[in-house]
Order: sequence, then C-alpha cells, then structure tokens
Amino acid sequence: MKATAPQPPSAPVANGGKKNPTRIVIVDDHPLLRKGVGQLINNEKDLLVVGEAEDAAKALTAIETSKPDVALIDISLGGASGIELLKNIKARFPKLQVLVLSMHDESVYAHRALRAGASGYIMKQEATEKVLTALRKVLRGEVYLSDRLGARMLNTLVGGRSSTATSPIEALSDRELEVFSLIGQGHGTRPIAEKLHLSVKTIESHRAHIKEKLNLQTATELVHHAIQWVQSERVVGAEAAYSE
Amino acid sequence: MKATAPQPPSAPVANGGKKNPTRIVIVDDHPLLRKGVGQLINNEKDLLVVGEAEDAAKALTAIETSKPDVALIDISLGGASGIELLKNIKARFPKLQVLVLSMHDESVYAHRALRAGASGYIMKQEATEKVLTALRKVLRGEVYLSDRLGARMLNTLVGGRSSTATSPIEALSDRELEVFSLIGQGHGTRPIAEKLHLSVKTIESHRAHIKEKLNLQTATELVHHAIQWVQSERVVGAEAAYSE
DNA sequence: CAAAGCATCAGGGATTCCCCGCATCGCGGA
DNA sequence: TCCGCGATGCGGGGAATCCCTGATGCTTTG
Repeated sequence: MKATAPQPPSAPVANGGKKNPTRIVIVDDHPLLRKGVGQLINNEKDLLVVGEAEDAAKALTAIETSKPDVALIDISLGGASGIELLKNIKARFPKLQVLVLSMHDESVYAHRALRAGASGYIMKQEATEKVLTALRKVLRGEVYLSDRLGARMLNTLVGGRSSTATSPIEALSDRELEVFSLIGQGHGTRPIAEKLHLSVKTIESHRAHIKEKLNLQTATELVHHAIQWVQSERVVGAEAAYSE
Repeated sequence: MKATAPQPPSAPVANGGKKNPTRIVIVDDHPLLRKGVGQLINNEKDLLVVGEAEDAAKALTAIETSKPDVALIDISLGGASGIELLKNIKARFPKLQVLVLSMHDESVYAHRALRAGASGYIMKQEATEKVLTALRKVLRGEVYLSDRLGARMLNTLVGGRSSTATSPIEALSDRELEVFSLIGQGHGTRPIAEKLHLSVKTIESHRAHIKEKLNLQTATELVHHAIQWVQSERVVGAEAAYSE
C-alpha cells in the first residue's frame, strides 16, 4: 500500500545537494515513523535516505536497488520475521551495516539481533539525536548499544566468554536446562520439584544458578526468558531440528 | 528531557503564518514518531502542533498550557497507562477531541478507547495521509475508524457473537488489562505498582481478579498466559500489513 | 434507588524468593 | 594420588510474593 522508494534512487535529491553522503535504507512498518526518521536523517548534511520499506520482502529489493551503506531496520516487524529479515540481509549483503530499531527494551531481542549480525541496537524511546549517533558509530564499523544494555551484555560475554557467540544457555548443565525448560513451560517451583522427585530447595538452587549463568536479576526475568526460549525452540524444531 | 511546547503557544509561528489553525498536541513516547507526525501536521496550512509530551503527566500539563483543539495520543505509552491518560484527559477537558494512535490492530484497545471517550482510533501502520484525514474528521466532531476496524466493531455490536470468538480477555477491565499487559512484558508486582503509582496491594488485587476472570489457578499460569498474550498481540500487528 | 462492577487498599498466613552455607560425587589435572 | 572444580542435592532464615478475606468509595446499570 505504500511506495517503496519515495525518492528516485540515484537522482539529485530535494535535500540540497550533498556530496558523497552516507546512503541509508529504512525498514519499518509504521509510515509515520519512517517519515520521522527520514526527516531527521535528511536534515543532516552527510546522511541521505535512499529507500524505504515496510516489510521484509520490500526491504530486500529496496536494498538491492538503492545500494545503501547502512540499513536501519525495525525488528518488531512481527517478532521472528524481523530477525529473519536481518539474517537474510546479512546473508545477501554481508558488508552492509545494520542498525536495529526496537520498540522495547527486551534484551532478549538485542542479543539475538547482534548474533544475527546487527551492528547496533537502539530503542525507539531513545532521543532522536542518539539515533544519529548510533548511525554514525555503526557506519564506522563500531557497535552501538545503549549504556545499560551494553554493560549487561558485556559482562555476559566476559563471564562465559566464547568467541563463537553461543547463547549463554549453552552454559547450562543438563539438570539446569531441564529445570529451565520446565519453567518455560509454565511450571512453578513446587510442581517442578515434585515432577523431578527433588526437594523444593534443590529447584531453588538450580534456579539461582540459571539466573547467574544467564545474567538475570529477578525471578520474573527468569520466567520471561524461559518462556521465550521454549517458544523459540519450538520454531527451531520445525526447520533445523534435533541437533544434539 | 524534551521540550513541552516547541513553539510559543500564541506567537507567530515558524511555519508560515497560519491564521486560526487547528491546535494539536501530540503524546507519544517515541521521539522519532513525534517528530514524524509533527512534521507531517505542520506541513498543512490549517494544522499546527502546539505541544508534545512523552508521558501521561507531561501530557496533562501540555494540554493545560497550550489549549489544543485536538490531542493525538498513543495509548501504548510504555506499554501502559494509555487508556488511563485518555480517561483523565476527558475528565478534565471534556470538550477536547482525542484521536488515539496505536501500534497494532488491537480491536480490544480500540473498543476501550472509544468507550473511554476517544473520537477516533487509527493505527500507526496507516498511511500518513490517513492521519490527516482522521484528524480533520475528528475535529468536525465525527468519529474516525479504519474501514476494517469499523466494520468489525459494527458486527460485533450487531450480532452478539463477535467474529473473533471473544477471548475471555475482553472481560478484563481497563485497569486489569493494563496490569495483565505489564505482567506479559515481564514486570513483577512491585515494578508495576511503582510504574502505576499504586500500592503493591492493589496490584495483587488486580492479579487476583484477572486470575479469576481468565480461570487461572496459580500465579505462574497467570504470568505464562500474559506473556503469551503479549506475544500474540505483537504478531497480529505484523500480519495486518500482509493481509490485504 | 438498589445492585453490580470497578478501583483502591489492609491484614495475615502460606509460599516463594534469594542470600548465605554445606555435603557428595565424578572428572581432569598438578 | 590428591586437589580443585563443577554438578547435583539440600537446609536456614529473612524479605518479598502469593492468596485468601474483607472493606471503602465511586460509576454504571437495571
């Protein structure tokens, strides 16, 4: 329902002749937001929006035709399909830098986005200038993360340093993973203890260890991540399954 | 951290002297989006943005000082308190028209928004021009609804049985839904109480009522369902873009 | 107007959370 | 071999929660 490229890819642009500007493609399903970011970016002398897209398919063609230096994409294009798109982009245009925009603070997605090849992760709540900062940082080949998020992810990596960026869930022992999975299926501490014929205290102990390994602060976070994980496992199982 | 009124309320405006323009206040927690909508609106000869706000509290003061004709508010303010703000606004400024912006196609929220006194409901996925259309319609005292949403709500009202098989979630009160949504976003009882400026006891009470209405036995189940629901809501919004 | 529903909060016992510590077992190294 | 180390299993105890039972206004509705 919306035009893919509001400006002709390589024509002189309305925005006062820029010389060798950084070329940017925006992917977001909210026209209003595309307009906002576009406006903001085009106000900069060295940045230029050369394409827009509202979904994954259009994003790929837009990138193909406009050959941007950076893509700014919203991963909340329906949860999974956002990360999917990101992977596709990095597969077909490995040298293209990608800055990920997101609605929420969910570090779950930040982590996955980076693993999928993003160069940065920024929230929509962020001040507008930060988006420009992030854009330029990503362009220089650096990684942009909000301070808080960055700190947390750093010590996740340091704690269980594995250069191949395996998810910290790999670090869980068998028993811990079992408990984690049960939590993700919606079971409470006591039912888990009963199901495994163990003391409630033991389950509490496992939960504590899991929290530590996954760098989680509260029980609520633990449950949230567990459910998320179980969900994503279901999806993985459908395509590239049983790899253990 | 953001200016409440970018332009002096009654001074000649940068945007080419408008005469008696419609005065608009924008409430949204995404600076990028405020920028986008603001830009769009100010390009119109008869419309003028006289204030912005990023949360409920600032929204009320902004409205008080800038005396707008219409308020454009995002009900998914940080995942919460959008409907609440709407009610407050209509309580204190009954004659002010309110157009509600929303991320997704959540007909749940549309229905509630209208009941709470909104004059229109429009999705962020909508084309930019539609926002202007909606704004003008609302200004004339009419109600704006997207075609699809309008149709759906009509036959919900007419035929007692709604097409969407009324999930028990419809039975939740506004406040309860708000709490439910926050739970689904991974927040614990205390953080929710703080975010809503309420007693922990009140949140506990809401949780109890939600459990009752949704027929859930334990707190764990409640959290599980809440997360599931939030997830599914996100997906609904994404599919709306493809489904036509 | 009466009845019902909503939103707010309290008290108090049952559970869970979360910080400690402790024991055993097996495995890989000094 | 003996030592450390992680995995597994458990406990104490205080803080926080869950989960009952009310209770009080206020609105909506019949």
